[in-house]
Amino acid sequence: MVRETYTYTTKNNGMANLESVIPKCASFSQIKQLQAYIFTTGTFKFSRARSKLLDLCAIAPFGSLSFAISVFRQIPRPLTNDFNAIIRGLIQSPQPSAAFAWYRSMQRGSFRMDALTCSFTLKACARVLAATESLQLHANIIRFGFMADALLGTTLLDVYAKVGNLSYARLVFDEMQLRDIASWNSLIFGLAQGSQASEALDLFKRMEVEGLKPNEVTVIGVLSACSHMGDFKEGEKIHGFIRNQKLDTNVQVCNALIDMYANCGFVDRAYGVFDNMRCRKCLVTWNTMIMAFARDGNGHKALKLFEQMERAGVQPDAVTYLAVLCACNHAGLVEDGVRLFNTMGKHEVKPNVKHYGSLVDLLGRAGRLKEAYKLINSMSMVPDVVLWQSLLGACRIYKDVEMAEIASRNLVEMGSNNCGDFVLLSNIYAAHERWNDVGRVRDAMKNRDVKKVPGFSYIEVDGLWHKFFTGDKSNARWKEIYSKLDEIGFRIKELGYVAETSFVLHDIGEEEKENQLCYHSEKLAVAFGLISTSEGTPIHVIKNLRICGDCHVVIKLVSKIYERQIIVRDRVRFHKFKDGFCSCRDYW
DNA sequence: GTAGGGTTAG
Repeated sequence: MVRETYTYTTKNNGMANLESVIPKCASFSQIKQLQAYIFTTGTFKFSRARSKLLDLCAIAPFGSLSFAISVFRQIPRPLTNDFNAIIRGLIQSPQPSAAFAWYRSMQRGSFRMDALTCSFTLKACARVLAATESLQLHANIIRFGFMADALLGTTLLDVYAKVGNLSYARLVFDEMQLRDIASWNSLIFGLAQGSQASEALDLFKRMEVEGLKPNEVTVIGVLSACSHMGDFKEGEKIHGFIRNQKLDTNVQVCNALIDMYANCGFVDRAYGVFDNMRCRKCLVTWNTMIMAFARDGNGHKALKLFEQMERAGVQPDAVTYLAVLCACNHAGLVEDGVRLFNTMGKHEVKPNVKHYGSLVDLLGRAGRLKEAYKLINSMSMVPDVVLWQSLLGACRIYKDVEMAEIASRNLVEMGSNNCGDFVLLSNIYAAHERWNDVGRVRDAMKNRDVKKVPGFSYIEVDGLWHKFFTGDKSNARWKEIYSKLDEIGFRIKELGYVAETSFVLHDIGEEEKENQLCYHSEKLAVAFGLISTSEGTPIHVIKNLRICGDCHVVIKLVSKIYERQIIVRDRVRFHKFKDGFCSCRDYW
């Protein structure tokens, strides 16, 4: 065993030497040796060396927060920096909210707080999404007179955005006396991640007006906004800007570009970026591209890329495996999925609940329900809601009442109040004509006040975004849209279409159910696309939930009758409709 | 009590 020791000089420049040696500590044992030295020589009372060592001790890579805290306890009169070191350490710890107690104890003991104290405590708020605490800190920061600090202001607005308080993030941004590029970037990211993607783009445009030069962080943020919105036109413009500014030598920028093109439904363009990168690909690059193929339903390309990645010597991680399992799911590659799942251990990747969920889904869809159930029981962690929902969905396809009841019981026990779960179970009973049970489920739905996330779809035409809810009449051309839908209904019935009313979730009559189906948001968006874009051009629609089964059938027929390619991005994947077929081959 | 702290892809 190698003993790591330092020799310390105790001449008159001993303090300076001590401080220069602190950052060179390369292990916990060296930290401890220094700590012992500081204690025994009485240097402990010199706060600077002490708090530097505390700093080092409280954070990764080889620190020990508990040791740092025990050292802190021995300081007779700790100073601001000693507290700061501990609070900073707590941010990365498994218990970031403990930072609040430390902060309060500083307040109670009338210790002086500085901007760093606030900055670190704010970071802890972001980690645990503490909305109330961030408001309290904001008030303190104003009281202390720290608002002029641009760095602290950026931290504050960033934390507000991360805890979901976008209006306050904006407020802080607007009131900052000094904003620099990081402040703008922070708000752009906040808006992009917080479902205000178009506001993020507006902010980006305002930056140009105000003569600020966006950097690589900025473009990553706006690309992420385009990706969320599926805004291909803006995304392409930003790509042009990136090329002009030569920002495409940054790997993260390239990754964001790949993600943007893929999320807008242009997987070939995504691959174009991937293939022509002038910088070194990293793990995220591979993962993003594999996921892009997976969501596009191109399982074989995804798996080929995975092999290529291994040959390139890049070690897969948990996300890589999620992407390849997802690829197997969307392409129905059951055996490949099982095989890949079993090789995870070889690469030292521990399967998490999402990997199990993916495999359960894969087995379930293939009708291997018993295996799927066995897999769930073999898990060392607690199965999540998604997992049981996958199993329930598979039970619906294979009309397995017994298994469906098991899955539903687990969902109820987990407190799931999802409308779709109840409907699935009721569908399975209905398929077996067990009408009493159907009624029982319906009553349970009424009693439990089940939640339903409203579905919406949107589409861009001539630079304007149009959003549709079910039965929406807010669009200026709603009358034309509805008459187009009538026409569609008439023409598809000629082709033998019959409405699949089991997709309707409400307890209403058959005819009314059919009407509700007719006006699902994705159908409204497609009809609007048909009447407002020129013949033969593709129609891109984005939906917040999974596409409904009836809409899937109808859009297939529409693609044939109207000779249009229709691309629908739903929550899970892309559906590319052409000539009456969908790229998912009805397996999704 | 030199400073340290803010924005970044899947």
